[in-house]
Parts: sequence; structure tokens; C-alpha cells
Amino acid sequence: MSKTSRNTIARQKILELINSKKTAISHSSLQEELEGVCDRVTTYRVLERLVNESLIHRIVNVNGVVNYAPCQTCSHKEQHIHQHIHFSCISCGTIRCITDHPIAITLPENYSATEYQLTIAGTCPECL
Amino acid sequence: MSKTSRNTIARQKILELINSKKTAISHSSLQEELEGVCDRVTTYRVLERLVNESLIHRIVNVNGVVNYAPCQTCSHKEQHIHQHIHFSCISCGTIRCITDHPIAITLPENYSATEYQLTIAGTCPECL
DNA sequence: TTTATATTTGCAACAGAGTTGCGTTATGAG
DNA sequence: CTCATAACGCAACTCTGTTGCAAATATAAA
Repeated sequence: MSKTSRNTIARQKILELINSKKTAISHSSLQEELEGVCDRVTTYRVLERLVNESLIHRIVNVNGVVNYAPCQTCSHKEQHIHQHIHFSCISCGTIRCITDHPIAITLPENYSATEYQLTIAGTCPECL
Repeated sequence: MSKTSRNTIARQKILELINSKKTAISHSSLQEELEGVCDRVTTYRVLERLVNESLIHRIVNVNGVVNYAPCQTCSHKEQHIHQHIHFSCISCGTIRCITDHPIAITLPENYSATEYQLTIAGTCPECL
């Protein structure tokens, strides 16, 4: 039996903020926008919880910076594997999920995949 | 005109070490194996140089940790885009380039790609 | 509504990765 | 061999993320 997740103010605001964005957001940007709602450590812990509950997902950018985006297309019950592309614009800095585009990736024999990080950097349509 | 790159002892040893590995290696592991050859800052700077010269490439793991691997299949002259999968084994910790396997990724209209980070975590054949 | 308890929080301190400035060393072109 | 400058070592710093612990609080049960 897993422990119950409590609906605290910090949790509400953080989830609200992430869901209100069209693009992914980093911990530090999030912290700025929270403006004293909670400590930065709390933000880290809330983000961890939300990821575990499959309400948001982590995106590791090409430079290694972690960003967070809401889960839209994925089922929140089962495996929860994010097999879609993340596009990181080097001009405007935004990171966007490309969920409506097909990708075909197959691994060689006897490789078993549990997590995908498919990030592509370049220039987005707005900046081209 | 670009400035000339000098063939220093640190550079030699670092490139040698990376080329001798079948799997990617992190800065810290590299530093351990160098055993006093050079300062850790120098290692960072040499790695940056080698990446710019397209002799090695950076792999960002699913957890955000940066690793380095030799460039094999890519031409060292032109664009130097690494459009291949990196597999990170959650059991033995090794990171390997899957260069001999086809992948099909297309972006939507008006997206221009300059850098790929396609990392998949899971269990490798040796650990399965 | 009140109480009990386990979750969550804030704070302080820490750990690891990576960067910068600067004075010194040493590579390699002439 | 000489010399300009690339590369180095060291110290100090920034940024991201983590941990331990006591205090606060959300939620389920009384």
C-alpha cells in the first residue's frame, strides 16, 4: 500500500503553474514564479512526487538541464513511458513536447527499454 | 582563422583513454583514471576542445549526467550531427552508442534540428 | 468537531558538476 | 633558439540537487 499524497498549497500552485504553460519549465524558473509560496527544497520534493504520480514528466535537455511538463497523451495508470520527442529551441529557449508526430525507434535484440529521453535542439517555427 | 590546437600530454592521455573504451565515460571517472595527469579543470577544458574538434561527442544521460564517447561513424569535417541512439543500462551503468541500428525521426514542418540527444535507459543484453 | 498520526515543510548544511580569473608553464611556428 | 600564445594549475565561485531533523499541517478516524 502506497502512502496517500496530500493536497498541499505548494503542490496545488506548482501543478497549476506547470499545467498553465505550453512549454516545459525548469525548477529555477518555477521557483521564481512561485514567489515565496514555498522553499526551493519543497519545490524539488513536490516535483518528485508529481513525477511519481505521473501528473508531470521530466525532460532532460541537450545541455543536461532538467525541465518539467504536464502529462497529456499518456495514460496515468500503467507503464507511463514517454516515447515522444522534446524539441528545445536554441533561439527562444522554449522546450516543447512533440506528441503528435510519429517516431520509429527499435533497439537491437535483447535490449529492454524502460525510459526514453529523445530531445532535439534546433530552431522552432516561431524563430525560423 | 581558428587558433591551433596544441597536442599536450593531458590531451593525448584523455583522448587515448576515451578511445580505448567500448562505452562512454563521465568526467569524474575519467579524472580518476587519469591519476594526477592533470587538474580537473584542465580535463573539462580538454574535453570541450575535443568536442569542438569532433573527435569525441557528449552524451547526456536520462538522469542529466554528461558522458563522453569517441566519434566513430560520423564525418569529422561537416555538420557532425549524431543521430544515433545512446543506450544507458540501469543495471551495469554503462552507456553505449547504438550506431548500427536504424531510427526514423521526422519533425513537423518548419522545425530545424541541429543537435540530437536520443538516450534510452533500460537493461542491456549482458544484464538481462 | 476534536484528536491522532503520518506526510509535508523550512532551514541549514552538504555534495557534485561545471565555470571563471589570473599568474605561470610549455607547445610549436618561424 | 626564440617567442607569442595556447594550455595549465590553483583558488574561488555558481548552480543544481540532496539530506537530516524539528516544526507545521493535511487527512482519516474517533
